[in-house]
Amino acid sequence: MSNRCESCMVRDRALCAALAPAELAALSVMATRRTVAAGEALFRAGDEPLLCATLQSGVMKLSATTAGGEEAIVGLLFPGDFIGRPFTTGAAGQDVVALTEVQLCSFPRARFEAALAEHPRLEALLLGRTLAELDRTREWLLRMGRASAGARVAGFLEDMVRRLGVLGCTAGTTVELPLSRGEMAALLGLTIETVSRQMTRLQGLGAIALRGGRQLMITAPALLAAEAGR
Amino acid sequence: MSNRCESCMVRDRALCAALAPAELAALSVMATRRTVAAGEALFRAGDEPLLCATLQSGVMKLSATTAGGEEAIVGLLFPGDFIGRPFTTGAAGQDVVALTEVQLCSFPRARFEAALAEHPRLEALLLGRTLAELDRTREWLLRMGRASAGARVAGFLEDMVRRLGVLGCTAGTTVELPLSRGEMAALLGLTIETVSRQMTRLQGLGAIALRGGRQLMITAPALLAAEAGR
DNA sequence: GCGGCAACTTGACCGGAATCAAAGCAAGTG
DNA sequence: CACTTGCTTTGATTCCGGTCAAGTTGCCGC
Repeated sequence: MSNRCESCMVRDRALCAALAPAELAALSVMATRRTVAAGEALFRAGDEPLLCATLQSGVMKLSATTAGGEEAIVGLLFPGDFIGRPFTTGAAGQDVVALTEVQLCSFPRARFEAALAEHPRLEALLLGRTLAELDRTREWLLRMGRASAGARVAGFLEDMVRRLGVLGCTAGTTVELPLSRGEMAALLGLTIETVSRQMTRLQGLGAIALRGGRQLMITAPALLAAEAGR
Repeated sequence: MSNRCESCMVRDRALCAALAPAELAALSVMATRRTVAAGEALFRAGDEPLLCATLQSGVMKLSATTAGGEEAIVGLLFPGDFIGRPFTTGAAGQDVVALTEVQLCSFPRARFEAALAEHPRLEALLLGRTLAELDRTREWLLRMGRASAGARVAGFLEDMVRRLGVLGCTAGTTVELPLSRGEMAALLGLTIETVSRQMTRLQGLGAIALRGGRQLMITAPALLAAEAGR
């Protein structure tokens, strides 16, 4: 079992990264690998999420439905991120949906909670991670509150490249966007049309190059950063 | 020491609410009561916060400074809320500032971390609380992304009355707003002028009554809820 | 190759919130 | 009391992004 973890592709980034071999073994025995196809939901808002997981590959979205009925995306999950709400009962507030095909390393919630109780170090790590996520969400809140449409889109693209690209946001980096224009709009609090216009504007400025809607290349990182307002 | 906790005004709401007497005693010995005057900061962005605390009375804000130089408020803290970032080193991203005079029950961070390690139950409670806070922040993100100025202001007033008023948001409830118009604007991602206009509009509709800028009375909760878009 | 459908792009127009500018108003000071 | 100071309200104007309405592109099965 343990060697399964050692070959894990998010071995260095995930919650389990800092665990001692013994702790890793304890987790490993209750882990199940699982694949979710693009577009499929892992949880739905209103369900009680009965498992916890680490995202191993792919990208997921956290999406809620507004009073008006449109989708709003309140967060994205990348490889290494933790999914689930230990010690929290009741219905989830958002859907957790795969944007690409994803692979998960999942644990029954009750057993994961028991493991947390038994390994305070694991719990401390998860707490630290959750606090970091809270900070990131608040930073996002900052951007959503005040930034212009152009800054939102540019900032989103920067984030995306930083998290998906191997080298970070440098000239020449190319990534495949895991979100449609509609999903970008739902994430950024804009309309599809505005997102599209801003993308073509950034392309016109020479900051990015697009091929076929989802293939994105960064041509001028500094320009993109300036557009993002930083 | 223990009896000091038992007379605590947030005994039923704070993190320590669910602790056993022994655990409570362990925390109690390292606790310091502290008062912060309105307008004073507990932490500043860039400092490393070296203490953890429970807010006992008053209201605080979490505020960051945008690239443009204006203040942006990313969260509010009410009695019973936890302050601090155990297991997270490095500079804080936001200022933590008292809006009213506040009373805190504070712990040196290192000792609080030790207590968490020793009492997994306490740690589990804090984790649950942090996850809940994350959910609340995401909900706020939802509102900030899409809602109109009127809906933001109405929703804010509802939240405020619900958390400050004794009975929740019912007709006749009166509260003193702990934020200036400028702070409301910084929280809601609007300008002072727009906040002011929306307040007078809500008053014109008969949803609220204002006296002297900060005294707020709810006259029609249902109308206010409708304006908030829910 | 060709249709057909969904996603994306582009354009014209409109409305809500920002911006700019001036008053009100309350509290403190000499 | 006159005067300052800071906060709030109100008004006039501007502009960004939403809305409505066509196109255009790309991709699938056939």
